[in-house]
Amino acid sequence: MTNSTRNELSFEPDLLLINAALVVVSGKWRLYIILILGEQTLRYSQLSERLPGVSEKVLASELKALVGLGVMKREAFAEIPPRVEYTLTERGRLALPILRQIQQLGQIFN
Amino acid sequence: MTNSTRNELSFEPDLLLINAALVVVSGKWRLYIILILGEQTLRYSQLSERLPGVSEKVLASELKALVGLGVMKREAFAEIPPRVEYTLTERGRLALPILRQIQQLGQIFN
DNA sequence: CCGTATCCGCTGCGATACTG
DNA sequence: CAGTATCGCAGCGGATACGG
Repeated sequence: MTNSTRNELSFEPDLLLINAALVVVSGKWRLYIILILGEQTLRYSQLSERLPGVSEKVLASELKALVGLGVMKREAFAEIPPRVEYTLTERGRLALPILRQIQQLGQIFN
Repeated sequence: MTNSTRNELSFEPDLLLINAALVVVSGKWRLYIILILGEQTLRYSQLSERLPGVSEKVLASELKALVGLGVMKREAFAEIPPRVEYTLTERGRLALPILRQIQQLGQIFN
């Protein structure tokens, strides 16, 4: 776009962007939870099964946070027994390719 | 590649890879520090200038951690006054494109 | 100039038990 | 089934002062 006065190969990374991204990814389980969900729709219990090692409290609070961040959406059905389904939002699906690349990062530093 | 027996769109993310990646990126400043350095070689004081808000202790310990992780390397020159330079390793440069994409992630969730 | 030494508050993460 | 409630601790990140 505008031909800036920037001199050479140095570009200033935007701290705000970085922090916004880190919020989505950070924490021991957040990224893992998103990748497990992927393009599927899963119930709470299904997520729980596929996330061994994540305690109930942590899973519940992480899911709530991710919903709040607009990564995934939560649908509750007023049935007996109760059913709650989680699905990535459009933003979440948009982010998926990048999130999968973060795994590749792990391969570089294994 | 090999036609696997996997049924549909679900693939299992590798938790170990994810954690290896998160170590490089996590923390309030680690990713920012790497992106600031980029392809340049910078002295400690130059890094410090470009990282307003990062305390000396945190910067020093983060740099040490990043060197330990193999992201960047540290060269100390026995001069007066002392000079220390930081440069990304090959792994670090390899990781750069992905790290920059993480910023893009921030744009999705701004 | 380039760090280390101390001290310390906050919150991320976990175990366990309980509820609509 | 799908979560809260409660308790607890370890470690990150920060302020400040000092050292080779």
